[in-house]
Amino acid sequence: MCGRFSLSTPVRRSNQIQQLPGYPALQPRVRNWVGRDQFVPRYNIAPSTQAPVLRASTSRADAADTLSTDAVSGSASDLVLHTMKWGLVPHWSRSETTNLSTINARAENLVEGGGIWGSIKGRKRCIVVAQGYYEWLKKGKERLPHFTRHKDGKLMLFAGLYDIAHVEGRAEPLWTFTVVTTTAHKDFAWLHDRQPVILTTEDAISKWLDTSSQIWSPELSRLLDPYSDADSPLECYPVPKEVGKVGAESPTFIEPVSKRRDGIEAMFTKQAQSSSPSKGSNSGKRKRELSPAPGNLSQSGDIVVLSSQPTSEDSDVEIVAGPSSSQASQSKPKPSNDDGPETPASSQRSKKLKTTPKTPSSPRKKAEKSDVKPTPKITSFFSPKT
DNA sequence: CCAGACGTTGTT
DNA sequence: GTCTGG
DNA sequence: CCAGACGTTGTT
DNA sequence: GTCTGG
Repeated sequence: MCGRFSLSTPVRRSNQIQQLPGYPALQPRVRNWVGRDQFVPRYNIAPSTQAPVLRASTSRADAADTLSTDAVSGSASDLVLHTMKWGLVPHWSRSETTNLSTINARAENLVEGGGIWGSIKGRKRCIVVAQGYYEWLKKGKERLPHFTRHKDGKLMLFAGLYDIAHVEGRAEPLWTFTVVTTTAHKDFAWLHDRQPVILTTEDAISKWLDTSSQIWSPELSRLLDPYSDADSPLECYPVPKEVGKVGAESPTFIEPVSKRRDGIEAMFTKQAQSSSPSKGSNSGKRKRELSPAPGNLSQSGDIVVLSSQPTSEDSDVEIVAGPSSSQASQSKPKPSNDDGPETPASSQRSKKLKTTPKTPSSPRKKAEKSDVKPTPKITSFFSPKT
């Protein structure tokens, strides 16, 4: 994941986070918003800036909205929505500026063990709340920003780690976080070889946030496989280049860029009739030619959807041309989620990964029989902004 | 034992 | 904090 | 349409 | 001059 994501929906105590339709178990637990500066929509969240993070509540201090106490033992009973700085500074560091690049943490290195993550991964896990994330498609010398989000518009939840450091020159403890990345799903490899770890099920979220054991487990490793949730497809489309400018802000950053031709026309229109109130075709859905191959998907205007069903051997990519098709596809019957898709992860893992004998991707379906009901997908959780 | 590393992406 | 290299 | 680029190397 | 990006 490139270091950029968006949170265009203000997250507030009285808003989405605390009201989790479809996720009743979590709802009463989110009780605090620590920090006050995140109530403004931000479409261009860059490293070193503050961002919203969900973590397990760990101490009495949380109840007092104070940041002064170390989180020591997480219990899964309470969650806190927190503001932290993007770019993890380990608790044993005394300098806020490290040489290390810690905006991301590779899943492979978490699983492997040691290193900088070793002292953190068992104790300080969190979830980063976003509308979606940006990735720059390399096309020759160019870099075209693309935005990836849940197709249904719900907020996206990244697996993350955080830590609290007492650094020089700062009276208050420094809270920072990182976003875990993993191998990109096959259908998104045309864009980039990595993707953030995206959590969608109640089960995954609870497990990831539960740091009560203070210990890493193979179960956690399994949460880090490339994203593939039949019930929460992703979509991806080009967005304006201006998002690449740190500090720039515009709602258009998360909106698809039209085909160049259209964009130019719109520009002409704008130039020619700058005084005219006629607005460009914001909602006007135009037909466009469908790009046949993923190689062409980067063409402006195309929207790629990560579809669910890895049914057959070849393509499980669903290419959607434009919003109208996209909606058509949305209404198609949902596939059953019972068949756990093979995780393509195992073979794609980095060579460094000296995996412990891996369970051959046991389907999750019956993994937790003790659960009363099948793990609900929290698809309605975080509805799109209205 | 102790000093030193520990990380990721390739984005303005 | 925890592991590695010397 | 029009403003702006128009190039290569990069590895102690 | 001519191509590219917006």
